Amino acid sequence: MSSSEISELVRQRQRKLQAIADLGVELYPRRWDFSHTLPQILERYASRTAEQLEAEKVTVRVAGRVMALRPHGKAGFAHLAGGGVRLQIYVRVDAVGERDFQLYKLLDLGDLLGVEGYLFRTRTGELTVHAERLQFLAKSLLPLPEKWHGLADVEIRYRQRYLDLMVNPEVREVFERRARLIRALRQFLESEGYLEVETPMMQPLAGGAMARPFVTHHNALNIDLYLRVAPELYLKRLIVGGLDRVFEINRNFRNEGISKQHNPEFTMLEFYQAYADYQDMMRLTERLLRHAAQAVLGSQEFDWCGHRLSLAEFQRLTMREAVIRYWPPAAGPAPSLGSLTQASELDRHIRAFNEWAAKQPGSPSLVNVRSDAAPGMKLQALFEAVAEEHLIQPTFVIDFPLEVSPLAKQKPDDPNFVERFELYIGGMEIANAFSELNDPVEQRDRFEYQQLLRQKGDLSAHAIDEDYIRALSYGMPPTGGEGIGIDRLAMLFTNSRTIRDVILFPLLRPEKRE
RNA sequence: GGGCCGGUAGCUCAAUCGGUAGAGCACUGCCCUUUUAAGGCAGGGGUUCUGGGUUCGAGUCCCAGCCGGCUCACCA
Repeated sequence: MSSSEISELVRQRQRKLQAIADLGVELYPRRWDFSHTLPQILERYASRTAEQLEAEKVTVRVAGRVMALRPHGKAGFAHLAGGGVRLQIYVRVDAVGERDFQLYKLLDLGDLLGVEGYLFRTRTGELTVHAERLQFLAKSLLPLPEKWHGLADVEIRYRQRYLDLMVNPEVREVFERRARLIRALRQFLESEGYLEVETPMMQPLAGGAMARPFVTHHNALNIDLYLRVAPELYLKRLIVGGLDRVFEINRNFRNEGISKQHNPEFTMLEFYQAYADYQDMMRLTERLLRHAAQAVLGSQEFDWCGHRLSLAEFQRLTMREAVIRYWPPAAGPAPSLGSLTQASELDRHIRAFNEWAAKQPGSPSLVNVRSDAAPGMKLQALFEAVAEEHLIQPTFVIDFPLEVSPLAKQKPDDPNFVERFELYIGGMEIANAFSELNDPVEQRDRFEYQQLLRQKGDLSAHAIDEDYIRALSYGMPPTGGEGIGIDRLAMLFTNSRTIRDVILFPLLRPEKRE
């Protein structure tokens, strides 16, 4: 920053910083030996009466960021913020001395301050520290956003999350809840005998999901590596190795669009359980989510974006049933179960739906799928356009088409479908799970089919992973596996309408600076 | 990447049909020893996102660009 760019407000604060130095005060001291955090003060003393406090004369040392200043001649008040709460201090010249009172008068909103004094209640009853000593801790050279509208500009909120956290208290609560959620998931899985592991984020092949990867380069080995799109294939290698229950909570990276439900890097919980199938995983998921909701919210029910969601019941629908149930009557007669497996019938349904959707106000989702795509892909595309947004209460969508599920085991009675489910809550896909395919010969066929799609230009088609086939060839037990999108779950538990509100630093285009 | 909407003081927002850029908070000075959106008096602060254009005159109209939001495409 050149001096000509420094605003008058900053210059004023620099002058005050110099004035503080002129008082003989250290500007950036090393430490402050506090006796209580601000939340501890409130916890322990909020219930004390004025008389009790006067009798006890509790001496405390606290610290916080100055968020309000109300000087009154030779005395004054301030509010310190810290730990998500505020505590008032009262400073009077005859209690702190001339030098510390001069310091008080030089404070700006945003400065960091330590205070030693005793607790009392003001005339209006507010628990307050009667200061006997002030310790300047750091200067805020830049002015804070406004005190009661807070910071509303979403771009600044995401780019300068530190400001957002300072002035918008509910933001802190969101990330505290997110942390409680992850802790609850971890606790639950550990109590079920799962081992937490970490697998590569940089992979020579980007496998385990149908998604476009980021590419990076390792100089010493002179090889390109992919940032992982999923840990799946590594976790199942561990199942082969005899780690019968494993989980990982970590970042995935997908080089695709950004939306209210998508950030290029996002946190995924994946877990695998030997000797289990997708039905077991459904039951486990219900228990896991109820446990998490109880731990984070203290309830199975919560509000989310105008809906009252309940984890008491998890509906089960096949993908085809979901299409039929949510088919808009105005688009013509609903498809039949049988018609949703035949390419020509599917094309007819897609045309009918798109014609209907194009006439709707706004711009509703259209089914967008290549005309030469496999029937299973068309069914999935139709499902997403027709049904997804209606799946507000928890719903397991089961029986996915074979063609879109290269790593899942076929249903014994219908080889066109696999033992797979996705869990939808709030119209969002929250979880994806299946009975893991463990036949190495069949797995090779599936990979080869994906290779065909890739050659036809589908950049998200799955790559062939020879070592994974080798691992399966040593024998993998029947296994249930699942991935849960932590960010989306955090959205549900924090009543957030965009994924950016539950990611501290969501990806934005970099700021242009001269 | 497409469509729609937006960008004005540090922050939150106004500005009529194209006619002198405003308010609240924040800030500066003075007064004030229990206030809390403290109060009283007096002040300062603007490249209206950037660059072009139209016009006697542009925050306002036109074009291009930058950044963001919503949405579609893509995807979880």
